Amino acid sequence: MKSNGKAAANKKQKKDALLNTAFDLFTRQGIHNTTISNIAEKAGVAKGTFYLYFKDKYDLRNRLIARKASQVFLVADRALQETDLQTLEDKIVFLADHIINQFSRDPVLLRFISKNLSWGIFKSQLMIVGEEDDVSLPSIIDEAFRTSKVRYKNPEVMIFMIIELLSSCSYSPILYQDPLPIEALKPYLFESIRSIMRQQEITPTAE
Amino acid sequence: MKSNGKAAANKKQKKDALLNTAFDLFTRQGIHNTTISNIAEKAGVAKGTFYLYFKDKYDLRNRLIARKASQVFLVADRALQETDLQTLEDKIVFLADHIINQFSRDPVLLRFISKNLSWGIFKSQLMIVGEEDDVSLPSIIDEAFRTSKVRYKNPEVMIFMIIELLSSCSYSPILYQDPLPIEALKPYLFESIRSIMRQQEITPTAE
Amino acid sequence: MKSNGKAAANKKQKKDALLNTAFDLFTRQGIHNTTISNIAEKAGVAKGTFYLYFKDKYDLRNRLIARKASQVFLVADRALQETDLQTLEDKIVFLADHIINQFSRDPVLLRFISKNLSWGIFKSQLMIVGEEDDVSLPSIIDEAFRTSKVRYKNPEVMIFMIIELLSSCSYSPILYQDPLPIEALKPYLFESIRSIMRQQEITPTAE
Amino acid sequence: MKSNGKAAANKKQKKDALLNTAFDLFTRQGIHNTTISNIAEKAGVAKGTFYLYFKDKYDLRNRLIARKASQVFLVADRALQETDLQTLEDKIVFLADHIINQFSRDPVLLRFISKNLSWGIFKSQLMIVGEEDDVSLPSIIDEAFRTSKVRYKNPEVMIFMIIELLSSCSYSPILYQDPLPIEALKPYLFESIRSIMRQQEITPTAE
DNA sequence: GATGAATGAGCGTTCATTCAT
DNA sequence: CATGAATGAACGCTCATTCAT
Repeated sequence: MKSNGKAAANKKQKKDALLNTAFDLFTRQGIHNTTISNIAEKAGVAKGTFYLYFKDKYDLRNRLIARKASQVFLVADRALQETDLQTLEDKIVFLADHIINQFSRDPVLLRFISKNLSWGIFKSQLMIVGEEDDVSLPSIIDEAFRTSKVRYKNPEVMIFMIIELLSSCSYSPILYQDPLPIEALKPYLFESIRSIMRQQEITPTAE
Repeated sequence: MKSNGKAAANKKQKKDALLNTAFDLFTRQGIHNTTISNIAEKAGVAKGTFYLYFKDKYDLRNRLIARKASQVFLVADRALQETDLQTLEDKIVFLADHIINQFSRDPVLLRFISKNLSWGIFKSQLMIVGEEDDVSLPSIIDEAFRTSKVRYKNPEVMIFMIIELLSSCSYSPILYQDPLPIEALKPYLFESIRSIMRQQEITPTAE
Repeated sequence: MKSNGKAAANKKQKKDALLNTAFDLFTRQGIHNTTISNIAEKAGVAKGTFYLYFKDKYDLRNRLIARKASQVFLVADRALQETDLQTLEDKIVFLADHIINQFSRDPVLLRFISKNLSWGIFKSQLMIVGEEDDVSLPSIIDEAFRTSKVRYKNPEVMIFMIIELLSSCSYSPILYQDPLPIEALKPYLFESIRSIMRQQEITPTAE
Repeated sequence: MKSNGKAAANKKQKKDALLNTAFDLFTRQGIHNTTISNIAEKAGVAKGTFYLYFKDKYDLRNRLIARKASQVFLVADRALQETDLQTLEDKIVFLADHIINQFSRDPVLLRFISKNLSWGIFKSQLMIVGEEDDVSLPSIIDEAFRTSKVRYKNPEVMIFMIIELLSSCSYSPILYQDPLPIEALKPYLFESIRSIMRQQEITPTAE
């Protein structure tokens, strides 16, 4: 019943080819202008093969969003591990900066994620543990809050606001330098993030 | 070149019927599941007639976004005129609150505008003067900044950040009460808006 | 709102072209081997036009069965009017003979109707009054029983049995002369029909 | 050339699984809505395995019809052996009754056989000797006519007419009780069968 | 201006069949 | 013998767009 290694590797390869090709086409010409024929043809497989791996175009898109979004966070977190930042505020600003930089270098990725990543998808993504990744988003975030000296009233709301601010304010500055280039916006953005976090601090009662 | 009043009124009526019907269908079943036939039929005109007023479905959509978005701002501004708030900070928070309330009462409108209104469309919307409205968005905003005692470094950036924060943080709380209901989020949101504004204040140099 | 005569005639013509072409293809290569493309192409209209007149292939087929089956009965009845047969038994045998002869001359029609006409369809066909025909099946049958001197216990059951016997016993003899040619079968068949009718006679009680 | 018993049993088992599963699916969802994948999957074999046993879906169907139809006759005949009916007329009415009862208890079987069994298939079925059955249809029929005291003009035509009458008149009454329930139809049906037989009797010339 | 019948390219999807393993 | 991943031709159907009326 167990397929041999060769066949399994072949399958994974085909699936990856479809995912990568689809990402390329989705970002270059939009999801609605991309047909399954396009994807299959460019991926070098038959149209029918597409349906062996995905239910339809939107099934593929959802898997793509989850995969790409989690990669961005994991890369930023890996960089964070190399630093010796202490406070959660500094850590989060570092992550924000790193993510913005990733998007600046890869505007296509920004466009794809911004258009598709909603808080709903983000939350469901937070919950699942990646198929083969050793480190998962939930564990990263848990760890960060657990080791923080400062406590926060409502961590989830805090993260929600920061993510929304970050993603909505990055889009136009990175892609169009409008109303100003992202580098010029960063100081304001980071200051706003810090301000959001301070609102949520629990001031320890003096004894 | 000017048609007589009766014919012109007839035309306007047909166009409005198409716009209203399209909004209804777009919000109820999505743009991609709405066909031009659907719109024309429900609007009570022939399919060919659609093309006398709009280039295609997306032309219609863009006009709809502009119309709906500007209405929301104008309604909020009209309410603002009834108050005697003094500072720009208070005025903007009032507008934000009013707009959120409009969206809370009309989630369908929120859904439509959020999914479609980008900073790019907003700016091009800011520029044009409404077809028949006496008061336009640009004049409202100009007026507000002119009468403010406090000066701001970069008003456009400030507005950009506020609008992005507002629209991105309203969506999920209003529609899904997630991660918390909009009323519970409001204090944090308004505080963040004020914080963004204070960042941008130009402190007058003492002489 | 009312279309002019020319356009209406044009529509009827298109619909008829589709029906005739479909009958031709259905009988020559089977329904399941006939595609909508085939029909449209051979009828000289675009594929999309098909869907202006029929929901799908089976919608067309059902209309075709009703039309063809009722034509066979009406033709036979018209011939019956030319005779001066008196008893219902003689009339029904005459109709059976005439219908068999029609099928003998047009085996393709036999094949189509036999494969598709069920008692259910026959009954629903009996009920409806033809779109433009002055004489309808129900009225023919009603008339025949009303003018009969002999009464029958259950006319519907009688007709059911006769129709089933007739259609099932004609098929193979007409198409394949198997187990014997239809002409050789006729005596037995007609005798069986008469026998079925006599079973159902209501013997008037002697006074 | 003969494979060993174990392997042969295994093969037979797979083939039977395919036949049984196909019958189930054909009758439940129609032949045209049943795919080879469906059959193979539900039978617990791989898709490719199907082609080791059958040419295609229609090959399988034909074998199924023959198998099912002959079973019905053989079961009825076995019951007949338990009786001591003397005349062929009584015997044939008994068989007809028994077959109707089988169909009444298993309408799914009726539906399958009625839709698919033609005189052509019946005759070719009559000819072949069942793969493993000791008693075959031809021998049963031969035996019945040989032991009959009454002679018939054309036994094949007689059987043809009886079978056609029986199968065409059973369908709707059993499945839909329309135009009347099968039990109510039986007297008329059996009387018609007897009438058909009497037509065909060869009256011995008195000497 | 207004109509709506006609178009036909193009879509997503299915599935019988093959063949390397 | 048995498998099941891969194929790709072929299907039904949609719908934006045109244009004769």
